[in-house]
Amino acid sequence: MEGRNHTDSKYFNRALILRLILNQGPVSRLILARQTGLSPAALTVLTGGLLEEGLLTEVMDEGREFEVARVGRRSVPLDLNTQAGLVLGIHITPRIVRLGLVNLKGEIISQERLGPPDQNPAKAIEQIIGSAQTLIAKENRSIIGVGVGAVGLVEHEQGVNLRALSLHWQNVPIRAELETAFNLPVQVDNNVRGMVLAELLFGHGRTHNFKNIGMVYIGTGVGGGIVIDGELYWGSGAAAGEVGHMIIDPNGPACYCGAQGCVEQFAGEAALLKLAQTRLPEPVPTIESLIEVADSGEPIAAEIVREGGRAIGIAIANVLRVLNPNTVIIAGRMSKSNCFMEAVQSEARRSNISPASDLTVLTSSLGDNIGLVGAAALALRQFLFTAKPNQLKVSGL
Amino acid sequence: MEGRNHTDSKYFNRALILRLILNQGPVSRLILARQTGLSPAALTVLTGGLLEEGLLTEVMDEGREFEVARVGRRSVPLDLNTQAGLVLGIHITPRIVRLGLVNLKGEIISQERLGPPDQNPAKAIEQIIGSAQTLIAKENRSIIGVGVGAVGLVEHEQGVNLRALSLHWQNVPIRAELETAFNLPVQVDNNVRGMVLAELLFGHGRTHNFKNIGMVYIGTGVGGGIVIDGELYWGSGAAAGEVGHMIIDPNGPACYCGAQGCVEQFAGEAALLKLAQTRLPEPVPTIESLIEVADSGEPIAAEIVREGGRAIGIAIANVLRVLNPNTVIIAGRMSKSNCFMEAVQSEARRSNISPASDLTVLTSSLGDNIGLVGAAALALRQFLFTAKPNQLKVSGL
DNA sequence: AAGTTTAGTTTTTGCAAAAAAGTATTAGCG
DNA sequence: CGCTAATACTTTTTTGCAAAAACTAAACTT
Repeated sequence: MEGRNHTDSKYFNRALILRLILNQGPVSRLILARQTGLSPAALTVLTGGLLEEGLLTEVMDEGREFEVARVGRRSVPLDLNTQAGLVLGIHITPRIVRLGLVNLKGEIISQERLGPPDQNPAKAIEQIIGSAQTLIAKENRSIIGVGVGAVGLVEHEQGVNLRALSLHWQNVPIRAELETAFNLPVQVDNNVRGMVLAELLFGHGRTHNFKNIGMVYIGTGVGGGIVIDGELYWGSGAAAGEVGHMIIDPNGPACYCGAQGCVEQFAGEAALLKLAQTRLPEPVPTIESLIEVADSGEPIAAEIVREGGRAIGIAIANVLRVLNPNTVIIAGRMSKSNCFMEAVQSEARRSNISPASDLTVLTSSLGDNIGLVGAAALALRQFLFTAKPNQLKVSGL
Repeated sequence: MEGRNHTDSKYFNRALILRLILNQGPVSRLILARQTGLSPAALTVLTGGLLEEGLLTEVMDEGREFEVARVGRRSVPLDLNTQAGLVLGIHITPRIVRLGLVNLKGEIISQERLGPPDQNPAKAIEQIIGSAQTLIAKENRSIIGVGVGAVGLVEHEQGVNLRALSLHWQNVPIRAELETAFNLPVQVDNNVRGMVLAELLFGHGRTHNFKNIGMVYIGTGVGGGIVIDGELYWGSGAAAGEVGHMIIDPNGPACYCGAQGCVEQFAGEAALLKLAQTRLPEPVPTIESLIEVADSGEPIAAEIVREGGRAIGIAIANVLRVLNPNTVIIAGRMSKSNCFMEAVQSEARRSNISPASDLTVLTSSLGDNIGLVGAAALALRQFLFTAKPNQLKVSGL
């Protein structure tokens, strides 16, 4: 069942237009027509539908600095309608759960933090649902969907967290439970996959129009996510993008995944803190303090951080060999360390197998919010780019 | 310029039908309609066009064993028309150049072997063109396109061999030269990319309907190619799939690419022969003899081959982490060694990051012909799956 | 005020797939 | 032997969407 017909084209063009509007802020129909190669008439029809659905608004700005044309009828810039409805984003990590309401442009409207999730998954989800409901009630706006980014191995089609060792979770049907609770469409995926989607739609991908992005997130462990040709990549299983378990030294330390010498064993926060405990005379209690000491020039701490950076650099070099993205984005607290990022950069560029100039290594543009915006992005993607028209009128609660 | 219209849908459906027919041998219109989700009427129209173009034939077989229905009007199975025209495939490696004429089903009709290509690229290409013209003249059939698979870094859109260290070539505009010589559409790409395409269309991909395939070719060096979602993957540069330069040991031997510990330094034929020379009491002159000695149980040779296999296994494990294909295919002479393949398999499956059952490691189904069929496949892909209708009537020479 | 430029809409046309209705060919059955 | 049912198409009509062309709207120029 994969033949294409008119309707498929229409949905495709609809998604294309929404994405162009998202990327470029307010744009006129004629500009969109030129960019898509569609006729102006087609744009009248397509944007007409989107306006009726409530996804777009006509911006009648008085300033109009963005306009180029100096004569002729004034263009009517179109923009995503931030009044349209909000998405609930839920980011689940071992240390914190964050909930937030996010608009169509990926802007956080309100948010809430919870402590570590309960080891009993049913209980944890119940607590999350409770907090989400108060958050929604407080804001009192229409909610159109829910996105969840969770650590661990997540099967995104069913929305099941197959295994999250750090949470002691296994086969948790997150999507099913939340769909029952909220009666809204729910998207569940790995948290880093959400993050790379957020960077694609609302971060570096938006500002630089990157289409192939690799993402590495350094938390307690190391996770990854991949965007190929402007779309999330899942591969054949749930493990695509698991950069943290790339083997970079066959004689390295054993990893809980069964292999030896995984990146995570060299560059995860847990590994770095352990090194700091054994090598430094005065122990540093947190990652933030390790970074501070290292970046201030203390040689032993700096070397620890650099070792981690080099491990990530090798992982990136290997991703380059396989996928050849033009952009790699690093997120997590380690990405704030100059020392670390310099080591990443220089190691990633050591080989000339492809010109080093082809690679851009960046830190996340969304900062601490990337997990939350990423979770929301999973839902927004469904809405803006794959859903059939007219689903927006569904209202939550 | 990326909006879609009717014509795009039509071309897409056309390519889809061709691919289904290629995969399943003779098939009736109704079966195709069910598989694509298109209406029977649409299939009458689309296959009508393909019949008129000469790409398909109606098979009126008397045997008809394949038929399921027992009553009703008999189906009219459609198949690719092997009489339609041939493609010229050219496989260029440091040791040998192979030319062949290949039909729409990927079957070699006639072929020719040449010695190592001249180090002067212009001269080498001139010789290749000469041999090709005699081959074509001998067969005396219509030629519809040319496909070239060449070692090294190849930019496929322009058809330029950017760098082939083993040939001492740099920036060789293969496509331009051949298009002038033959006045036919020419496709040029890395040879291993051609191979994985051949496996997709005519090998394991065809028989098992695999859509995500990683390929590793072990020659003097180690090359790779990737198919994602039923299509070749190129990434942002020309280096996607360069598994041979994946770093698996940061303290390993230096590689000419600038990095240390590349797979190629552990598993390429050159590396293995060098090891054999230093470690074995009696030197083995060729890879074939090394394999024979190793597989016959000689412990030192077996360990050498196994070390190479483990390096490839780690590379595959790392590709699994990044791309999660369900299939990895190994080609080249080393793939004939049990010893080697066992080491590959066990090393690739050591981690439980994704279930080992999800991974299939196979040896190439096209054997020694994979390079030649791969080169031809590059041209056939263009013809069958991306070209606009009616180009087939172009006739060569 | 007339002309020009740019933006967007309306109307008509063209194209491709879906739907519906019809034709062709076969087996089974009385 | 003719009837019915089943299967595999083909033909005709309808529907849906984008392209083309013609038109309206709103600005500036002279």
